[in-house]
Amino acid sequence: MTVPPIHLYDTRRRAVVPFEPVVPGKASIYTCGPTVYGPQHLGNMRSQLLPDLLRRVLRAGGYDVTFVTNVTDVGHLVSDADEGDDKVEAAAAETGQSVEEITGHWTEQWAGDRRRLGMLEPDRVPYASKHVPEQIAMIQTLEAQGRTYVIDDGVYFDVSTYPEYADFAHLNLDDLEATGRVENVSDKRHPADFALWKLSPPDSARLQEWDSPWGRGFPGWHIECSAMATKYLGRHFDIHTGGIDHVRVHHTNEVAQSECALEQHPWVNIWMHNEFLDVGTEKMSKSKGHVLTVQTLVDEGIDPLAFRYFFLQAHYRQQQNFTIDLVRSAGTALRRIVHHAVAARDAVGGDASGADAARTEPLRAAFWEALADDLNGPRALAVVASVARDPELSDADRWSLLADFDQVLGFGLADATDPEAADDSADDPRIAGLLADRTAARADKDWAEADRIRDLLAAEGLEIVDTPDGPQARRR
RNA sequence: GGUGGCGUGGCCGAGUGGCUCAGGCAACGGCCUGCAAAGCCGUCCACGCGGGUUCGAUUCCCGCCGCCACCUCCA
Repeated sequence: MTVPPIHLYDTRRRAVVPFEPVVPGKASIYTCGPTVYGPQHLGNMRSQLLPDLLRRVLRAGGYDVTFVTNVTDVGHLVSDADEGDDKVEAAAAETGQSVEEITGHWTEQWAGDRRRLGMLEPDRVPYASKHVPEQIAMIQTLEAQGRTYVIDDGVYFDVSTYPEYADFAHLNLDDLEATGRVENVSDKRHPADFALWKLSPPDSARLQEWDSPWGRGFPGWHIECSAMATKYLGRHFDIHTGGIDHVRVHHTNEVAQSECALEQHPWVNIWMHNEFLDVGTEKMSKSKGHVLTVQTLVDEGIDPLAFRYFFLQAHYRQQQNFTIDLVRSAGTALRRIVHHAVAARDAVGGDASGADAARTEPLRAAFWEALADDLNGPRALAVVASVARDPELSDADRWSLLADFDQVLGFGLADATDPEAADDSADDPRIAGLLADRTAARADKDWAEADRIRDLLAAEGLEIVDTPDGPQARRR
């Protein structure tokens, strides 16, 4: 096995720890998925790229990986102060569409963008709205344990029944109370108490609501992840990931309710959180209006995989500066790597058996060591860059390494076409004619005419590359 | 107010108590070219400020300055 023992940073322990699977040979991962009331932006996608990278590294390391990520299509309130509208319902009211139209549309946007970024399909994508009974069952367990109380607007988890509540995120509950920044809008006993089940207002029906032992209503936001993760990954699983913003509230609450209901500690062995993308002075988030999506990149003429490369250029636990130009730079780097990879691949007909282990193995080791060390993408990419053009390597060496690395890079190198090669532009008779005219002009040393034709095509966005076999054209 | 983090060459961004101290993008020079473009080769060698520890600190400690995030729906 070329992948050394994998070490990952665990938010709970605040340390890089060895990955030790609950079940030998297997790895289970849960990631908080999208709330489908609006577009998933590039910041959201960073939170999806982390588990994609993680599962690829674990898989390369020989683990049988199960990856589950949910779709939140109900119950995510606008405010955690337990007031305000459900986000999905608010979107439905605003657009006049049905709940199904809203959630279906944005779920598809999310899934499509995942694919465009070269991510592997999840093994399971459970929907919150389809798991209400499981959520109710978990709440009932907590109720039987005496950890809940009911007030006018819902069923709440009483954090005082779980002394370890503050440990996960290293919170200071007294301080939380003292600052008064958590509004006490309801009759909650403690500001940190959170809703498990929300009761529908007596006088107004919701678009999505269910009967429950406590009355008609809908599940609180946090309980869904606990219920679905447990259902599909078991009462004790390996890794839970999400954006760093979830540490304080969402994941703290997930841990509290899960460890209590399941009587299992730890419920999850390793918690991994990606830092945010930094878009100028404000982070990118739906509520701030910076909605940059994969489609934004495509509209800019950028290959979505450039964003994948961009993601790997910074460590996931580091805030990453984001600008379109930086992604474009990443795209340039990616294009050069693909160019070399394809050249090597085609030179050996995809057969890397002629590789010289003495040359390749140190590089292979460097690549996998970087990733096994808490998914150090930048270091891995440095190896990729040198492999791509190291003149000491044969084509077989190069392809042997890059084909191997692509398990994690996900650039599709096995099927990629050379980005520097001609495209089908010259199939157009007019363009083919112009190229022929230019070749003739050059033969006559009529440089003015040759350049005129080149400028003409350039104005149409076509780039001419002169090769020993004649001119080639491609769109820029 | 509380908590966590960051400040590295034009831009991004790894990393390390000393060893030619990543990598990418850009720029510049060269090769190639009629000139270009694309590609290749090369150059560019930095660690916010002030103290301290040390034979030696960008890397450890203290202080300061600046920036960001979370604590509220947020990836």
